[in-house]
Amino acid sequence: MLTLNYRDSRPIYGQIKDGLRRMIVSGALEPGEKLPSIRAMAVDLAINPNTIQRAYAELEAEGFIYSVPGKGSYTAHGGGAARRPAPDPARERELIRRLRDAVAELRYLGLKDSEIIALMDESGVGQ
Amino acid sequence: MLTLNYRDSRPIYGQIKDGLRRMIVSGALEPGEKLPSIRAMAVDLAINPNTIQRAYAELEAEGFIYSVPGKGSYTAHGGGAARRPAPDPARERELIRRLRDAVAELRYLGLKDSEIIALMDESGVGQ
DNA sequence: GTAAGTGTATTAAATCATCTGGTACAGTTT
DNA sequence: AAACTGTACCAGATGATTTAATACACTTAC
Repeated sequence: MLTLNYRDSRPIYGQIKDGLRRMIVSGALEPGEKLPSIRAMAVDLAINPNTIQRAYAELEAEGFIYSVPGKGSYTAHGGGAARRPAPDPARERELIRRLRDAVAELRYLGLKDSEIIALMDESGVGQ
Repeated sequence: MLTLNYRDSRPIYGQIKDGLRRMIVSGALEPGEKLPSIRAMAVDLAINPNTIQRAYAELEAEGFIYSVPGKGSYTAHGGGAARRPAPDPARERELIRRLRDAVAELRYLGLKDSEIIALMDESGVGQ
């Protein structure tokens, strides 16, 4: 499900958070889908369960997943079709900042706006 | 010139790197412009000069600035008008990954592609 | 030439985030 | 009852980060 990169300077729990979040927002994981249990993923990744627990806890605090004691953890229902106010306005601002930072540096490398827009996904966007 | 956020979990030298890189790629600092000396910026930010030195050294290794012993540090000449091969292909791949991650999560929040494109800078892009 | 300022390098110590290991409790499922 | 689940806590080890204190060679200004 996920792979860890120990050369990466980012903490393990951060890599897990980013990996799961990407699968959730990209649709690779459907809303309400059951996630591997904390202990199961810990065995799968060969790391301590506490590290998975931290990743899950923060993802839940950020609204991407929810957990039911005794049952398991699941991807959140929400986001997708209709425009709705972001659960966390600070998160949306952060995303816009990252978007603009990436665009600015790609421009610095000489890419034209049309090329950047074409990079937004594999198939092209706004068409 | 820069401000530090001690609540931020990111290391100080990373905040300095990101801040300077943003000013360089956005054009806030012109190519060849002189940067504050390591010691001067250390005094300005009230931190140890070694921390500034680390940020400058890594920015130089990544091609955003260059330093002349005895003289000072300057923003690099390069990037801008013409399309050219990225000095670091891995860096360009990383930027594309960040762009797509931000776009995917903004879509998850319900933003339409046209809205995302309009967010790419303050005035709108591709028009 | 002297002084001040510059980048660069090195070493030691302190601090903090991160990760691990172990244990425990209450809930759910079979 | 047994196995699984999320949750919580604590102690210890490890590594990145930051500070502190020097030192050297070079450039610029006086």
